[in-house]
Amino acid sequence: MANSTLRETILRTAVDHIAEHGPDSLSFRKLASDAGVSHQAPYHHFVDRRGVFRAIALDGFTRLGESMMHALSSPPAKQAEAMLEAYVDFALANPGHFRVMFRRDLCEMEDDPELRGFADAAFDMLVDHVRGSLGDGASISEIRARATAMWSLAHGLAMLLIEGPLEHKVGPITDRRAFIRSIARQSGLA
Amino acid sequence: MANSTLRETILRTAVDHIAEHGPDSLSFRKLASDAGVSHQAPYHHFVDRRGVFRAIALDGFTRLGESMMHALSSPPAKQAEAMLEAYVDFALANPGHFRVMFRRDLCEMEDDPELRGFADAAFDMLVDHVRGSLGDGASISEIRARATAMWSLAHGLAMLLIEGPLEHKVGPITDRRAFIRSIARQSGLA
DNA sequence: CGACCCGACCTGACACTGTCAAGGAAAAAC
DNA sequence: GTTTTTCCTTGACAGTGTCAGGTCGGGTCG
Repeated sequence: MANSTLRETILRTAVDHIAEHGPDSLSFRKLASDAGVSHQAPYHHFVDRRGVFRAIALDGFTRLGESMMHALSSPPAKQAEAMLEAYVDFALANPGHFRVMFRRDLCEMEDDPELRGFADAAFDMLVDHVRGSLGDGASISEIRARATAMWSLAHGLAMLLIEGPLEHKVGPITDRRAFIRSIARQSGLA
Repeated sequence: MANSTLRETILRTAVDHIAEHGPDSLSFRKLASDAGVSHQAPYHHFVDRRGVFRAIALDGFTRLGESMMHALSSPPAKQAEAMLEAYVDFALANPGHFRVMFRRDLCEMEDDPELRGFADAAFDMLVDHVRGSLGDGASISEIRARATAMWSLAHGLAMLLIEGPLEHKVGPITDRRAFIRSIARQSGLA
């Protein structure tokens, strides 16, 4: 534990725990004792237990935004698929973050402009893609519907994969890229 | 509280709490005291705190299965849309159940054949629909991909609606039926 | 009838949780 | 050199899930 800062150490171990056991069993005190400090030390870096979740969500949305921005630079023909893949890949690579980001009881966006800003940024990547792919003739409601459909598809797929039920039903997924491509093709969104 | 049984009372108030405040802050003890019994009384009806979640999930999957079975009796042309709508409607009408059903840290299916059975039953409705809609020429992998796509779309939409981010981004949804139809049309799934 | 059991509940205790309060050491600012 | 600020400490509190051990009424059975 030649740690950088206590804050980072705690965030890292918290994310690891959430990825393995979910957010509910996360103990603020255990986090502290695992880091070798007193049970009150973390309070200096996070106002609350929920402050940890907020920090994790913030980190998650920035990373997700970066991934989707990267996907936005794919050739137009493959952009939709790249978008979908970026979203799902992020979720599978960072389940600890992903679980927290979309749980309103853990981090509420309503009264948190900063968090909402980062979340909006990621969503706007999707809207940008849709606008480009539909062309100038598309109406706003059409763009919004398509963006929502893509978001829902990606989000549902990621969620079902992380929480397990999908893989349990269709069997283990060996080639994720091919799997996502087949889903995208079936859904008509890519 | 001219209660039917303590078990039902507890399940009902638990679901209500989860729908409002999420599953994490659910207190076994408070559940008991709210029902006017000692803090150990619920243990006679549920082995664990998680036993409550298990019971909720079981109830949820049976109800979801019934809703989807009902949707399966729609005319073929409208079946896919009805399926999607049934799923989303169920989630919005029973957020307390829905939140629990797909959280592996609250109720794990792996070593619970009964729970898995009810979950499988609901999914099989979807597969039945897809098989019927694609016709006899469809390959198994094609059926599976389409069913997965539909499930993901419905699940993601439900999740995003329940947890809030979607409505926050596209504004309040006045006509849910029309909204779902526009999503379904944008994805080629209905 | 009495003995017995069993389901439904209670009281008591345990370790553990998040959080308020107060302090302390050491570095930084003035 | 004194004050302030940063980072961490110990101590206490109510609230939590759960193990262990009652109590008490209603049924079964000899």
